[in-house]
Amino acid sequence: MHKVVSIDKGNVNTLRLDITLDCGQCFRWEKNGDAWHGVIFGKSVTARQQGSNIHFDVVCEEGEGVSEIEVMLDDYFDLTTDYPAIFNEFSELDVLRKAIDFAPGIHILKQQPWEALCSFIISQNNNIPRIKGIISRLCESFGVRLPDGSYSFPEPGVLSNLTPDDLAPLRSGFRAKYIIDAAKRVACGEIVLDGLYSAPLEEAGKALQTILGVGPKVSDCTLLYGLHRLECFPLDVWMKRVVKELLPCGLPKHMLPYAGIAQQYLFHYMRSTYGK
DNA sequence: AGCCAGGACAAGT
DNA sequence: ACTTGTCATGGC
Repeated sequence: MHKVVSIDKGNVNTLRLDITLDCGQCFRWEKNGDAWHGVIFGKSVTARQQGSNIHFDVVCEEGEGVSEIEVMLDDYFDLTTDYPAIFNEFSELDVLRKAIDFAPGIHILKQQPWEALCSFIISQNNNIPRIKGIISRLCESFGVRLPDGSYSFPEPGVLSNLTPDDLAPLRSGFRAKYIIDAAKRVACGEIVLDGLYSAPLEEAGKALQTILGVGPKVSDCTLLYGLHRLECFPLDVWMKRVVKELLPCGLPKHMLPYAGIAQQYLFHYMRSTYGK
């Protein structure tokens, strides 16, 4: 049987769900009224924020304790990183300060590595609404149905035996064969995603890029959003615009350890203001 | 109709 | 080492 664990987090300091969950780093959270709903680590989560307080309802197994769920949430929403200290360093750069002031409250989520890899394979040469649709159909078709009727993200082992024809209902186009190759390589143990938390960054990137359809950008996104490698600075069409128009000299050296956070703020800023 | 979307890849210089 | 066409799909 299952139960619903309710958790109130009183001081989430910099985190703002409305921006964090809708700034292009994740694709499965949806907002209904004042409630965000998503599935993380195979659990259905509903979150409501009022100021610096967030109320979570998490659907759990009967034997699970509140403390481990709390650890999961702290981890996923990156509530232990000192964002104000990082903003303070960033603020010396004019554009970066503008980007942070424009939409403060973005945290870099710690998504599961496989979900991040698969999601950003689907993201290539694609737009965000359609990415969300494809991922939604992927989960409904091949994920596990949860007690509340939502679906988990399908495990690589489930996808590894499929063919592109099996994935046709997703309408993911040429990316179907990429998804399957990634699933095969992870499922058979050739690529150990959990090993990439501590592997040298360059080595981790090379390993990921042996997967069909994974180049530098998808690799960087996987490392940043799935393995919390904050040094990664994914360069997509929007970030190329940012670098060309707003950041011609790149980031100062002392910001490079958190380049990924800067990237997310600049990405959201550019996407929200471009041509407006 | 043509272009673009959180790119990658192969083939061609 | 750089440039170009191609790859599905859908919204504008």
